[in-house]
Amino acid sequence: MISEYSIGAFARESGVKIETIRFYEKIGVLPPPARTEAGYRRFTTEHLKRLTFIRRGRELGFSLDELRDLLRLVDGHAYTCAEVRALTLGHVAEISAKIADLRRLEQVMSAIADQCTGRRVPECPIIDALFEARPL
Amino acid sequence: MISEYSIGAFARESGVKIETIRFYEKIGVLPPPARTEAGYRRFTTEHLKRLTFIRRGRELGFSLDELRDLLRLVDGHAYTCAEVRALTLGHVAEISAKIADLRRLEQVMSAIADQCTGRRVPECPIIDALFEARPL
DNA sequence: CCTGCACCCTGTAGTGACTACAGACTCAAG
DNA sequence: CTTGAGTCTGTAGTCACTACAGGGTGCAGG
Repeated sequence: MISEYSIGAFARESGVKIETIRFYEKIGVLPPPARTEAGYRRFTTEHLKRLTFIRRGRELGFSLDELRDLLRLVDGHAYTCAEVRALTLGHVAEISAKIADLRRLEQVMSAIADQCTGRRVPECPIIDALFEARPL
Repeated sequence: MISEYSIGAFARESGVKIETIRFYEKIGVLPPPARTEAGYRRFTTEHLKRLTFIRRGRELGFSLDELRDLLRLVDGHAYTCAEVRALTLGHVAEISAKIADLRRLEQVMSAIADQCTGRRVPECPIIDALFEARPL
């Protein structure tokens, strides 16, 4: 049970790159760790817990700003589950909207590509479609 | 039938913002237009055609780099439809992958939010989920 | 002729979430 | 004592814009 990590060990342990860890510290989502005499960072298991929170949150599509908000709530023990739930559901809505957009896009692109004959210029329907002014 | 536009008129006609038009010129996807004595840009219908191409391409999710490639092909009349089709199908694949990712995300988020009771700390399943180290 | 206003110009900096250096320092092993 | 791996700071790059700041221009009304 190691309880202190150099930044390299911390990176290996957490699966987050060294530069990203320093970046998180710089923007204030990860608290600055203690330093050795030479100025090397010393991370603790507390930092690991917090970084895990951030990494998971990022994987789930939360922005660093949103994670900062969540962490502020957690740090202050001042959140209600309902509060967090609202933030999360707002997210789900965004994700659903993005999916809908991409589905539309996928259909248009596929439809255009399907018209392709493989012949030479100027019968390429993709190029033609791009030159058309009408909206999607 | 107007054939020359100031940047403002061009923006209105194309639906692309003035700053974006200047940006497109700067990065070389839109050729630099002629200038008046005072240095004002004078766009032509050729520019409009090209900007339409770019706008449509962006709407379809092509990056500006990809559009630069497509335009190079179009400018040189050197493309085959198959070439363009390959680029397009590569795109469709990317879009499909993104959709799959988001769908997985949507499910995980919804599942987590559904466990919510609305009670206070420390029973919030969302916060708990974020502190868990296991992958999605 | 003057004033005001809309329009235009360039250049720079900001966004989000990192990533990639450059140049210097430290530490441990051989 | 040297070598190599690890670490430090700070800056700049990515993508596709967007938003200024600080100036110049063009035209109409008074």
